[in-house]
Amino acid sequence: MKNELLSQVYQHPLISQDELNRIIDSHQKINFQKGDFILKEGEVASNYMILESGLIRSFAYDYNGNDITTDFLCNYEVVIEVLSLFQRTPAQENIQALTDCACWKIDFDIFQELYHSIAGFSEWGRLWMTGKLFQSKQRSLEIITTSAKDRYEHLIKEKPQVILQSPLKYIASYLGITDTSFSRIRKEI
Amino acid sequence: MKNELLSQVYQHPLISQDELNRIIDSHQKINFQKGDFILKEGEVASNYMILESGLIRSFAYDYNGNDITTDFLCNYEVVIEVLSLFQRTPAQENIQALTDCACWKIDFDIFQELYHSIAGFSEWGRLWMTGKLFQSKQRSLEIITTSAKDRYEHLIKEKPQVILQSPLKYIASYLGITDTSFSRIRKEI
DNA sequence: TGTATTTCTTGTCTTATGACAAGTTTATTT
DNA sequence: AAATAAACTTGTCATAAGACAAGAAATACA
Repeated sequence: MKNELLSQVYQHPLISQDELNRIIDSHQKINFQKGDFILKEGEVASNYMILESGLIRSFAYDYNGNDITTDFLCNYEVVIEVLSLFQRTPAQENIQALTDCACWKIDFDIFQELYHSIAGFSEWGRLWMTGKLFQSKQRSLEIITTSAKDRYEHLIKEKPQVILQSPLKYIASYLGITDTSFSRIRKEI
Repeated sequence: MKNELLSQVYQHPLISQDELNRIIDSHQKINFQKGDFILKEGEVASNYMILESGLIRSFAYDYNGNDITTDFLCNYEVVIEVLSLFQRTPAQENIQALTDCACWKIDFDIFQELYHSIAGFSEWGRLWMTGKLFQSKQRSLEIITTSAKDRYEHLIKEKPQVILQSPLKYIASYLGITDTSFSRIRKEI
């Protein structure tokens, strides 16, 4: 399972089988229980993880102290607070398990060594960041140009697990509306 | 000027003076006139640039074909369509000069060579992407949690040049509102 | 198993923003 | 400088979403 999962995640034409094995060997199993905090605002991240199973959310607080869900993560996704990990600064976001989760963890210093010794791995990393940046910009565009209802329908298609496994209030804040409005939108559909 | 500008942009503890010089030498001067397209949707980006002077915007089209400004770039910022450049795919965004602009360009293949031969440069690149990703997430959060009026006031503080040099309709779409609503918000202030 | 707490829904009223249309001002072009 | 086009403002009315409050349902807990 570990090999299969991580081989898929780290697939890249410039990474040889040998290098891939080194990368995979650097990951360790770690589990979380529903509700566990994987990273808390203010802590400095010292690793990232590949999510094998379960659902995770990241969230931040707005000016009024409201908890706003910034992302949902599921199968095969990378669980990471990029800013904290790469800048070695206190995290601005919280990361929390919404269900029991199984993950594969890699520590920052080991990652760094691989990143600088395997050209394909740093290419992989850059491509991953590229994808994340694109997603994030798409999200801004979506918030600006579509209604909350449309965004909800889009989320249902993109990540149906979220609808099944997350408390509705977290989905509402992710969509950028109150749970009251969200309840009404759900009634319409 | 070239040295001063690029030294500042590529500042990083792991980049030696020698390496910095190699990086700087790889940039060439390029100018644009007001209105010029620097990159058009569908083209594959083959370089990126550091902006010395002038104002640039990037924009995309929404489902209804409306032109939505996704970003404003000014002094010392990196002008790039990350997805197209690193994934070698057709650009999803347009990049356009809003004023006459002076830039320093670097081609992708030269960048690649530096990226893989100078450890500090790939660190620099990762940090730059990290910052961009953070900015983008902050923007989503801002759109979700604050009013158009607050976002406008924030933009005035962050990038006052934009208010002075960009047509208002581009600012309106960046803020996520119609130019009609934007006009009313401006009247209030 | 019952109690407390959290989550979710519903009602009423308010507010920010949009849609559309008409006008005004400002740029471009020749 | 006239003609045209583009950018911006203003008016009226419609709508999506918020604020607040009360109640219902689900979940946790003791």
